[in-house]
This record gives sequence, C-alpha cells and structure tokens, in this order.
Amino acid sequence: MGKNLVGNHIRKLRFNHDEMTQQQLADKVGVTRQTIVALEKGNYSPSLELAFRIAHTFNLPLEEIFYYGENTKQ
Amino acid sequence: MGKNLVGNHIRKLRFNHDEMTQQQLADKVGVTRQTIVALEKGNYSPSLELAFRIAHTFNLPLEEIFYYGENTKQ
DNA sequence: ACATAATGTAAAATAAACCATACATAAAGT
DNA sequence: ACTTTATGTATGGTTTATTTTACATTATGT
Repeated sequence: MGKNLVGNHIRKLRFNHDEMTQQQLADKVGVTRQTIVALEKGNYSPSLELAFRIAHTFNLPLEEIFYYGENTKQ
Repeated sequence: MGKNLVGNHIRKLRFNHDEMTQQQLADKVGVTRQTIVALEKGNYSPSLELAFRIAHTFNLPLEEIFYYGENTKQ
C-alpha cells in the first residue's frame, strides 16, 4: 500500500462550510464521492491538481488543508 | 494525456540553488531523473507527496513553486 | 412502516504518475 | 580526438490515484 505521508483537514472543513456533504464537495472539485471518502480516510494522497481544486473550494492556501509529515494525524 | 493544469518553477529554482542538476534534485527527493524531466517539461503534475518533498528541498512554500491556472506558464 | 439522504465499505477496471533502460546530442575539459 | 557531464527524448512496465458500481447502515422525515 506504500504508506501515505500526507494528511488533510478535509472532513473538518466540510462541516465548517455550510455542512457541505461529501457528494457536494466531490461535485465542486470534479471527482466522485469515493475519492473524497478515500482522502478523508487517508488511504492515499491526491494529485497536486486535485489538492489545488480542493483548496480553492475552501478558499484556503493548500498548505492549510494538506500537510506532510510522520504524524498523519495533526 | 489529459491536459495538465499545474505549472512550476523547478527549472529556475535548480539554477538558483547551487546550480543543482536534474540528477541531484531527483536523488534528494527520491525519484528518477526522468520524473524531474517530465515535471520541468510540464508533461504531468506530480503527486502531492512529491510536490511537498520538492518544496522542502528548496525551502519554499509549495505554492511558490507550483501554481494552478489556465496559463501553464506564469 | 416506509422513503430518503448521508456515510461506510469493497472490488474490479481505467487513467495517470513514476520507474527502468536505452540512445542521442551538445558543451567542457584533458 | 577522447571522455565526461548534463540534458533531451522515447518506450514498455509497475504502482498509485481515481472511477464505476454495488450494497449496507444509520438517522430523519412523513
């Protein structure tokens, strides 16, 4: 599986943004809900392109959503 | 090939950092030289994980190296 | 009780990132 | 002339991200 070293705050951010649902976020950034599920679970790290789109959706700099480090849970 | 919308300043940064070579950068971030070549050419956008490692190598925030937009050349 | 909406989980298929290898070219040094 | 170093280019193979489909669960509303 190859150890994913990138974590994120997507789940928290969804609830801070008008209780946005997984499906709504998926639609906004142009992926399927399964992709959002996988990212929230930390199954793998997204493409840089997708990371940018998610950051844009939440109006935040990319590095306030995604972080790199040993501790996948920050 | 799927239209890459992410650009970067890797090539410029290599020369600003002690004339770092493609191979040296590749070694530092743990990929092959071919991957660096492909990134500089804009063939595709890296994984978020690799993007983080590159940013770390140059001691810069990720978004000062990679950018998202219509104009792939900034 | 029934329907609907949000989420969890799983597996097979496709697409994209990345590797391995190989050869070619141009510049720089000896 | 020869060697070395950095880079460009190409191709086939492996790994990882993402899609598609499908079914289960829990909560909410009627």
